[in-house]
This record gives sequence, C-alpha cells and structure tokens, in this order.
Amino acid sequence: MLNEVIFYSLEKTIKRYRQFAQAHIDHAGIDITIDQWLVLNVIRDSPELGQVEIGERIFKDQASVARIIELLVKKKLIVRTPSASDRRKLDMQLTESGQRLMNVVTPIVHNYRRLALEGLNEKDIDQLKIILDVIFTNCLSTPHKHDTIRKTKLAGQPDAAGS
Amino acid sequence: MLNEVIFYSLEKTIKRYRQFAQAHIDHAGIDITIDQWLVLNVIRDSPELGQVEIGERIFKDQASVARIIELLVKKKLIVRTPSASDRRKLDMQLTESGQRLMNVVTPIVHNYRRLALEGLNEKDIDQLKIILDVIFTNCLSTPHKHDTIRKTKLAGQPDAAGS
DNA sequence: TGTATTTATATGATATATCATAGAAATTTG
DNA sequence: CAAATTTCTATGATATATCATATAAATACA
Repeated sequence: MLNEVIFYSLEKTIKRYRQFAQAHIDHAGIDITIDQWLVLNVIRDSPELGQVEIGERIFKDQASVARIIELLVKKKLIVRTPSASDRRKLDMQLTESGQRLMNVVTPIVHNYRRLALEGLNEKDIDQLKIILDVIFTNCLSTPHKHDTIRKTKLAGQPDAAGS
Repeated sequence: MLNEVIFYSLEKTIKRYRQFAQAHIDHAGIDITIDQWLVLNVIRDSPELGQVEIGERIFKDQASVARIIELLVKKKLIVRTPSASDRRKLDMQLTESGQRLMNVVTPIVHNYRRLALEGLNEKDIDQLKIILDVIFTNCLSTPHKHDTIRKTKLAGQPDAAGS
C-alpha cells in the first residue's frame, strides 16, 4: 500500500517544490525560469562545457539545453562568440545583466531551498539521499525480454509486486 | 553540502525512474505514455470524475488532463458521449481496446515499481514518504514580501541556507 | 425570473522533455 | 591523405506543464 503510493509522493513533492521555487523567483519580480537559471549557473561556473556536459550536470538532455541556451541569448543574459578551438561550438559568456541576475537570484535559490527543508536534520537528508540513490541505481537497468515474459505471466496473480 | 545536492538527487531520481518506467512499457511494444496510462487508470476506476478531479489524483492540471484525454480518444482507448446530467461534460468510457491495454500494462507497472524499490524495506519507504511529506508541506506556503527582503539581505552572507 | 457568478472544458502561447535526424566539423583509421 | 566515424549543435515532431482566457452551461442570488 505504501509502496504503491511512494512514486506518487515523489511526483507530488517534486512538482510542489518546483512551483514553490518558481513562485519565489516570480515573487522577486525576476523574469527567468528555474531551468534557465540552472543552465545559466552552469555556464557561469564552467563556460567551457558543451551542451551535452551542461545537460549531464543538471539532468537535461542536449536538445533541452540547446533550447534553453537560445532563450538565454534572446534574453541577453549570455552572449555567444565562435569558438577558436572548435568551430562547431560557440563560446558562451554571461552579460552584465546575466551576472546581475545571478547575483540577485542565487540568494533567493538558497533561501527557498532552506525553507523547503525546514524541520529536517542532516540525518534525514542523508537518509533521503541514500534511499533515492537506491531507487536511482535500480532504475539504471534495462528491461530484458525475459522480464517481459515474466511480467505478462504475473498479470492474473495476486499482485506479487506489492503495489 | 548534502543539502545543496538533495534537490538534484530528487530530480535525478525521478527522471531516471520515469525513463525506466517508460522503457518497460515501450519494451513490451505498447504505444502509450506513462502519463496517458495514469489518466486512463483514473478514468477506468472513476469514470464520473471531471478533468480537474482527475488531475488532482495524479498531480496534473486541468489543461494537461484535457490534452491527454484528447490523445486517448484519438488512440481509441476511450470514447466520450455527451453527459445527460451536465451538458458541459462528456462521459468517458474505456473501449475494448482500452481495457485490453490496461490488462496488459497494469502488471508491467506493478513490476517496474517493484524493481525500482528493490533493496528497500517497508521502513525505508515509510521514512522516505515522511521526509517527502515534510518537504511537500514546507512548499505549500507562499512567498511573502518580507521574505524577499530578507532573502536579498542574505545575498552577501556565508550561505546561511546551507545550500 | 433575469442577471451575476461559478464551474467545466477547450485552446492559445510558451517552456521543457524526448527521440530522431540533419549538417558541419573534428577525429580516427586504413 | 582520404574515407569512415564520431562529436557537437540545431531543429522537427510530439508530449507534457503552466498560465491565461474563451465559451458554454450550471448555479446562486437579487
């Protein structure tokens, strides 16, 4: 029963957290999405990274990163110049306005992260991380043909999956 | 330090879980997304619900539910007929094919959920749920003007947010 | 009852996620 | 070196998320 609902709790919590985070940014009158901020943050810290590597750091794929970068350029938060070392790339750099935005938003991010964790101690967070890592690791494996066959056979059984 | 990374762990884990789940469905050769399955599942169990209520059960907003329902109709997994009691509504019902799909997919869902939780006991899941609920509750509050002012003042400080 | 308000659904606009692929450039290899 | 392969970015197609709004119908209320 709890098993069944745990993924709903995960979805529910992460969605609420995202809304909470965005609400704090919006509330400060800043026109940027959390995802855009994440990419901007990586670019500031590691301007040499390509789109794939940026994505790896924030769990986005290359296509998403490419589109977010476009928006950052449109918003004049970064500028791109042809890279000297690799002509497929464009070097990226925060504009003045991009830097100012980071300076304003970063403490807001720290603050809402702190608020979201109120009432939890180091041990709780540690425990949470450990459990999430187990789930993450479990989800690394690919389904095999064999699994599918077994799955189908389980269809009529009294829910051995416990969910 | 752990604090800083915990939301990344959450995002990382939920994204991996979604891919894992979808991979299991795809692997069985079934043409449906997890989200479509979620909506279909609610409709089967509670065909009387409106789009807002469906959304509440699976943490989606009305617009997303409306669009998913459209796709379910296009895929001929449900049919809609004008509601007798409320002419704004359309009653929904699973087609034969929709029911067959549910019969095939449901055990797959149970299976990958079980796989994702391997190595975790009841206590772990319970603990996970409790911690997630704390975060969820913390994220229910709305940012206030006052918070914004305090946040801005924290800007130059040595990261009191711990993140 | 007639009007105002609320509710339910649909849809437009924009952002992000995912998969696939195109095109250009870099790298590897024979 | 030339051809094959790989890497990097851009982009098309589709699905979902979010916000806003339109429309129609139901409900509340004066």
